[in-house]
This record gives sequence, structure tokens and C-alpha cells, in this order.
Amino acid sequence: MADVELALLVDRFMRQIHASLQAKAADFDTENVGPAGGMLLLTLADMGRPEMHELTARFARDKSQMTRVVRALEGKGLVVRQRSDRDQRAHVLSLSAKGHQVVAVLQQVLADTISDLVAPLDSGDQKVLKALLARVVP
Amino acid sequence: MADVELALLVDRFMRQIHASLQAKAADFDTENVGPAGGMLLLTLADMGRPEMHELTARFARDKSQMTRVVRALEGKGLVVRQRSDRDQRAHVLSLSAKGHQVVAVLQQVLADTISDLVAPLDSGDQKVLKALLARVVP
DNA sequence: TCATTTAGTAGACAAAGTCTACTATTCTCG
DNA sequence: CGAGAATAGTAGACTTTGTCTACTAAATGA
Repeated sequence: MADVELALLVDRFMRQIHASLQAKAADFDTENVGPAGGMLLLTLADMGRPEMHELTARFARDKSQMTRVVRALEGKGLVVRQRSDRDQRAHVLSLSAKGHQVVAVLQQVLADTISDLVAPLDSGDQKVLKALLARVVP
Repeated sequence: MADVELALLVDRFMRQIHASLQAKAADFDTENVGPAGGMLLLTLADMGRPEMHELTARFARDKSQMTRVVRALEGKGLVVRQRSDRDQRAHVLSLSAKGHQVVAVLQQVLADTISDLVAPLDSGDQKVLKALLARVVP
């Protein structure tokens, strides 16, 4: 059952990131986006201008839930939704200027957190870890 | 912000495991332990006979929540709680016989899921990935 | 063109997580 | 030794996420 341990490790890794951010949340989450909203914003920053369903697929979350999170962020003025002109059903998502500011803060805090957690690895091993994960989760 | 991407990758990895298990849950989760209960059982199998607080620390979850999940599993007859004789406040946790059976099923299903996800990596790379994660999350 | 997908939304509900406060032990150190 | 601080676990109230079903509207396709 070697692979089972892999799942436990990944779970614990994610959990520790989460717990560590949670502890500092009051200091940086001034817009109250929460963990879910935060990850969504970061992913959005990473993807550029995805359509809703692309974001949903990458998140592997329920599309109905995705609607609600995006709407909440739109309500805070962090995300812009526009109808796609290629497909009248679809919505193109992007960060607003304010969204970009919030993302910059999130990136800073998250990078600090991760770099603490990942400190046991030297810079080469960190690269290897990232590369391997990137191949698993394309 | 290289490290930020690492967090996004780990999140997506965990998410995909979760989604994949979710889809098959009706087939194997006969005791209705749910995702949280399942991970706890697997961790318990991994740890042996931890005390409650050790399990809580490893999970990086709220101790109050942990009480409830453990209690639910105890109620289903999967987990045994006994007072520690070293410390009258603490409880030693262990799997019941039935708990071991459930864990065997969970391990099988999870191993299948992971092995699908991790298929892009050859067996050597899988070992490397696991070893690196184990160093990050001791 | 008409049946079938697909994108997104809404509602009702269930599952997890969070925060505060509390009891009962155990620790620790003057 | 003994009083104060720390630790293990529990309970309650609450918030955040996730899940499932059902629906509308637009696109696809044969």
C-alpha cells in the first residue's frame, strides 16, 4: 500500500499550509475572501482569462459551488465576469485591478508559508518536487 | 512566486484524489465514514495506537472537530478509545477488528485511485516524489 | 430541425472547520 | 509541598464548503 501513504502525505501537506495561513488570516485577509476564495484568486491569476468551466475543471469542484464563490468575489469587486463572445452561455473571468492587489498580498503570504514548510529541502529538491507534481496534475 | 505554484499543485492533487474517491464512494463506503472519517482511519492504521492529541497534531485539525469525528467512528464500532494509563486525561485510539476490515477496503480503493493519478510518473519518480513529501511533512 | 450536450445558476441540505469556553488532569517551580 | 500554568479532551454555536438535484439557455450534431 505504498501509494496510500502518498495520499496521506499530500493531505498533511495541504493541511499544514491551510493551518498556517489560517493562523495569519486576520492579518492579511482584509477582504474576507477566505481559503476557498483565496485559492480561486490565485488560480485565476495563474490562468489568465479562463472561462468558468475551465476554472471549475481545474479546481475539480462542484460547478454550482464555483458559481457562488465567483459571485462572492465579484461582489467584492475582485473578479470581473463577462459573457464570452465565442459562446453566449460561457463567462470569461478575470481579475479586477483591486483583485490584482489582493492577489499580490496572497502570493506574498503564501510564498512565505510554503518556503517555511519546504525548508527541509534544498533548492534543487524543491524544483524536483514541483516538477513531479506538475507532471501528476497537468 | 515559484512557491505559490507548489501550493496550487498540491491543492489540485488532493482535490483530484478527493473527487475521484467521491465518485466511487457509494460503492465502497458502506459504513458512511465519509472523506474525513476515511482519512482518519487510514492515518490511525498508519500510526498504530496514538493518543488523541498525537492524531490531532498530525492532522493539523481542530481538536474539537477531532473529538466529534473519532466519536462518530467509535459509534460505528470502528475505533476503540481507552484511557491512557500514563495520563488520565488522554485517550489511546486504536482500530477495532471491524475497523481493520474497513481500512483494508479503503486502502485498496485509495491505492487504485492514486496509482491512476500518478501513472504519468514511472516507479522511480513515484518513489522520489514520496520521499520528498515525507521530508517536508515529517 | 430536433434531440442531445454543455455552461451556468438556484435551492435544499450535509459535512467540515472554527472559535470560545469549560472540566479534569498533569506539570513546574518557587 | 502546593498554587498557578499548561495540556487533553469535550461541548455548543456558528460559518464555510461541499453535494445533489433540477432547471434555463445556448450550442452541437446528425
